[in-house]
Amino acid sequence: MSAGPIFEQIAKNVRQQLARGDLAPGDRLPSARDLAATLSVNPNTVVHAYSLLEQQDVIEKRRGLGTFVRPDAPVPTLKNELLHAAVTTFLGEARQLGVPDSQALAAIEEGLNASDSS
Amino acid sequence: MSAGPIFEQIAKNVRQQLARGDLAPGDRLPSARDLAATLSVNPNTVVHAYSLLEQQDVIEKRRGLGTFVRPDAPVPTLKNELLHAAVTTFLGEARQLGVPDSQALAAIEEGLNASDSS
DNA sequence: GGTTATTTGTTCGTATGTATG
DNA sequence: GCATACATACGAACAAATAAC
Repeated sequence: MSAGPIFEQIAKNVRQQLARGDLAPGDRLPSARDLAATLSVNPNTVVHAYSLLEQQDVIEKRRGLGTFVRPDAPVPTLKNELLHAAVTTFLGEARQLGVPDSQALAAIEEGLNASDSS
Repeated sequence: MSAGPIFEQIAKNVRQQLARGDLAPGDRLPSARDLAATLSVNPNTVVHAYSLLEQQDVIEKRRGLGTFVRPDAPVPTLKNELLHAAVTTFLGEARQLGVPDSQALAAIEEGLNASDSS
């Protein structure tokens, strides 16, 4: 399948953790080496992902201390942005397939029931 | 954004055309040169995409004639498979964000209304 | 206070994959 | 099919900040 470069996936995962509250402004992220070991990738790939997030003003690096979520990170808007992006991607896919909106919605509901516990 | 390599995007687009009936088994695909000109990419990139589809038994190349959709291409199941994949991806994203199912569904409905003509 | 050792980020070079001509 | 340029991923060595002794 391949959902893009590894370093972008790592960066996205950090944003998702922020969005759902597993990570908060001021929190320290795992060191590049530790996270690389956990994910079984090269430390430099994690560094690349962190650099991308730093460039986007989401995190900041402190030499010798670690990497931290910036205190002014726009957490509240993150969840809505990411969810909206996911919706747009899905609807785009459905239309590329020529699937009517009603059928696309039905497919979502079916998918919910398929993995629901209620 | 970047949704992966160009040659994979081209291959995916062909599968989508098959799924929605714009392309049928036996149909001839545009020549690599023509499609490359249309997409403003290198002809070799299109050749690469076609080779990928040929390797996956979706199309076949006929020397001197062009590239054709294989007569035994599994068209009927393609649409459902691709739609199901899109649903799975979206629901996965929503859960990664910690978004409740009800809210995910609401976001889809909202997205539909936002770009609806009815 | 100074030295060492650990933890951390930083930078270099190399190999593979992608896109181009 | 080949040669070139760029992006990605990998590996090893480097420099800065910290804590312990």
